[in-house]
Amino acid sequence: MRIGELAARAGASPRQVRFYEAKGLITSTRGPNNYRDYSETALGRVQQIRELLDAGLSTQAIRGILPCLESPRDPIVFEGVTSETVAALERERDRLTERIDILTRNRDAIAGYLTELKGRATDPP
Amino acid sequence: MRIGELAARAGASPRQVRFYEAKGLITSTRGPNNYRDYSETALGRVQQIRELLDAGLSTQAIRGILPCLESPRDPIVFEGVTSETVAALERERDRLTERIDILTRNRDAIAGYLTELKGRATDPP
DNA sequence: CTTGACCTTGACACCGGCGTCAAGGTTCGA
DNA sequence: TCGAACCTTGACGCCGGTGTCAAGGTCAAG
Repeated sequence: MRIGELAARAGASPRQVRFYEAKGLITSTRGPNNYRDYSETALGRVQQIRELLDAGLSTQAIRGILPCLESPRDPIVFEGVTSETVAALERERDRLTERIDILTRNRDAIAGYLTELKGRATDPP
Repeated sequence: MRIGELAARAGASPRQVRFYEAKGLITSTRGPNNYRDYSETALGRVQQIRELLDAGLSTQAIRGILPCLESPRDPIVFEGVTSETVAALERERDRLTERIDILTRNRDAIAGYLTELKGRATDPP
């Protein structure tokens, strides 16, 4: 798959795709014409990258957790997994949990405010 | 409270505090010497702003949901609340929920990967 | 009164994620 | 064969959130 098709199917721009590749988030092979060629799995990767970027993560953070996001990871990678890697992943997981907690707290605050508003709006008219 | 103390107590830099004020996230009064003077509640505000920024939200998004985050909001503001405002808040709430879902999915993926790793590491030694 | 610590506004610069345009190479159909 | 549509790399610029430094004003302690 070429970059245009990949970008279109992933809902991104070619510029973004090249950017992600430059950051090491995806890879491509090159034909004799020097055109990038992307595998089908790259499509899911780009979609996931878009999701995470929209959710406020940086490319560095995404790069750190990408090994976990391989969909058909029947051949799990054990070879290069050091205790360093595991520790980094655990830190990343905890950072995500913290983020989730903060967002949840604030969303609930909004929701509570909204229900208070509605309660008063319909109570004494 | 002056800007230095506020910044120090909120774990931020004066530069950041001024930036948040310029964006309309906090307010200050001015004495005759033109120094900014912050109320005690501004401290909590700045801490909350820092949290939300670290969680990946923009100052615009934060500005939109700040009305809900007044801690002692016994005198709830009904006056300027149009159906427009309510709709905007509901959209913001839904956007937060979406973000939370994405982050949760990915955190769980990391956690699953980690448990798989640990399972194999301790199973057949 | 002077010194040092704080405040003011303003400017310049950085970084990350991206748009956009330029100058060229490749492919494909009319 | 030639133009359109795609690709390449490279550069410049924008925006949001910050660091930093400059050139001044204010204030309290010595």
